[in-house]
Amino acid sequence: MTTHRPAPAHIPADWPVDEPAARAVQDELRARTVLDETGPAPGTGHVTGVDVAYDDERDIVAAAVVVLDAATLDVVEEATAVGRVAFPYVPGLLAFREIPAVLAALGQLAADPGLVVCDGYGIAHPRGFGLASHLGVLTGLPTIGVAKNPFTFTYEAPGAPRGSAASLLDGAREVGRALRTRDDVKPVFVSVGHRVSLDNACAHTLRLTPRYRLPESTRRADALCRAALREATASAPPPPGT
DNA sequence: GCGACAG
DNA sequence: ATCTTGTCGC
Repeated sequence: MTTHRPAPAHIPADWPVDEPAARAVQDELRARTVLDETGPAPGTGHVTGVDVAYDDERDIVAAAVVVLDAATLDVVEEATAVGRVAFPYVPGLLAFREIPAVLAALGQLAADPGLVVCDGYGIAHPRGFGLASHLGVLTGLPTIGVAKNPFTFTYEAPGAPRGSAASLLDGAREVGRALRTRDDVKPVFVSVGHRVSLDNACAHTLRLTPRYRLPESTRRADALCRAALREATASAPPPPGT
């Protein structure tokens, strides 16, 4: 297993600077989302977790990607990237906040990422183009989104046993699934990102949750990006007003 | 117009 | 996301 030094995450010169511009980018890229592929078979190849942590006071963002062996869930490779926050948090525009740092971290990898698991949504999104779909279109990689909250969507409670699922609904349209990954514990919300079917996305999510509610991939990436943020924060100028 | 809203 | 102590449970 190899780890890298944090890579510098640069904000592209043409990155949208306001909300209307960002929405226009989503409306433009949405057409490139591929939804007619099944995606990699669960338990084969690699599965990569992605997560990002912030210090908005110091304007620092840290992203982490962790490549796991899909069969054993052992860590194959890790990478991080640190940079300036690229966009404020706006519901529906999360991708513009996270993607530059995530791309920088992904670019450090020697291993094939395989299936990329994002913390958030794919096509379950106000304009049908959430973080997971956006990252998938930009990289060409198969992606799914596993979120902790239902966002603006509705769902009927899935059965109590792990593995139970219910449709995540945007009105009457199924945009994802509320999937129970642990007995009697709040479900996670799975949606397709790019080049993966919903059934397969749920199957992968279950394989990634043998012990905890959240996928092992995102748990690993979460711990790593927080550690990277702590380091970056430690050797940074104090927040304004201090 | 008001409230809700992935992370 | 982040701010934060103790506490219930396996």
